[in-house]
Amino acid sequence: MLSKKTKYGIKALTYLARKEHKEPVPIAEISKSENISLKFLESILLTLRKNELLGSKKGKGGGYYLLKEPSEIEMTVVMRILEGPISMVPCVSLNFYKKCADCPDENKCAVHNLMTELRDSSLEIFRNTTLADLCNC
Amino acid sequence: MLSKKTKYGIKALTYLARKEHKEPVPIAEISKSENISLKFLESILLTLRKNELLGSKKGKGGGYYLLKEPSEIEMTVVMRILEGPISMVPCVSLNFYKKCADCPDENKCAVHNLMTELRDSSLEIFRNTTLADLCNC
DNA sequence: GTATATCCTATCGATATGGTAGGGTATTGT
DNA sequence: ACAATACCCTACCATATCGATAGGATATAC
Repeated sequence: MLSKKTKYGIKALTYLARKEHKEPVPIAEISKSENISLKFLESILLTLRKNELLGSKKGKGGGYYLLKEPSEIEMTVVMRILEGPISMVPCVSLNFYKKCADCPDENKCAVHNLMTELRDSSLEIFRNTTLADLCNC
Repeated sequence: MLSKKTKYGIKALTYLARKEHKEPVPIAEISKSENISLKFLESILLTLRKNELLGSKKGKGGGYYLLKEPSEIEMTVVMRILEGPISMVPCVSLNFYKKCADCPDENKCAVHNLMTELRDSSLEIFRNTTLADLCNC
């Protein structure tokens, strides 16, 4: 299951991407428009900022804004920040690899091989989809 | 993340599929061979039986066995029984559909469209992979 | 009837999730 | 200067799920 954190994060990012101008957008505006709990959204945007996807400006007229062009933001990056590993098992993960305790030989493991295939296809989708693509909906 | 339930379930199924003969295999044998907690595996095989993937025989010489040929068991079926929906959000699910409360228009929802694409690619993999394929590892 | 093995229910600790609360800090407009 | 704005951070909590365990009931082979 996709966490609401990721869901809301993507929605917020597309909201920002749809804005023409580059002026900061306050959290409350996104929260109202996308029906997201203000405080929860606050924490999500914070992690996006810490991972250098968003910039922020304090004080009156402040808010959040994208640091890159929407077409330059791959969904692989977004997913890894918000949702974690792309793959469904650690023994298949590229960025979060961890060996299975119970499995003697990965190459002969049915689960491992099935999940590798799945990861590859997911990865291809996320790599070929940018924030700009998601805005044309 | 893939649940251990699903992971163990797939491992157990491939174990059964690798057996030439069609005689019942006791839980304990699978449990030892695949390093799976006996009682946990017990509950997993039970749900696989209730969903008509496995047959069982009680008493001495009893155990579990496949009801179909490995080449006739699609991974879509296995995944839906053990892991639930293939898609990562209910609003995209074919078999477990549920509308999002917050989303006014699915067709204009970035998350919805991204996840639809993801579901389709996952589905294609699971549909084109049978238990027989997983045994050749 | 006894050993074997499935079947079923209940429980439990650990962890993650989604959300809330409250205040601190920095910046801005006036 | 100062109050308003809006980000920043920590802590907490209710709920749900997960992985696992325990104990016994039921059916079968011999």
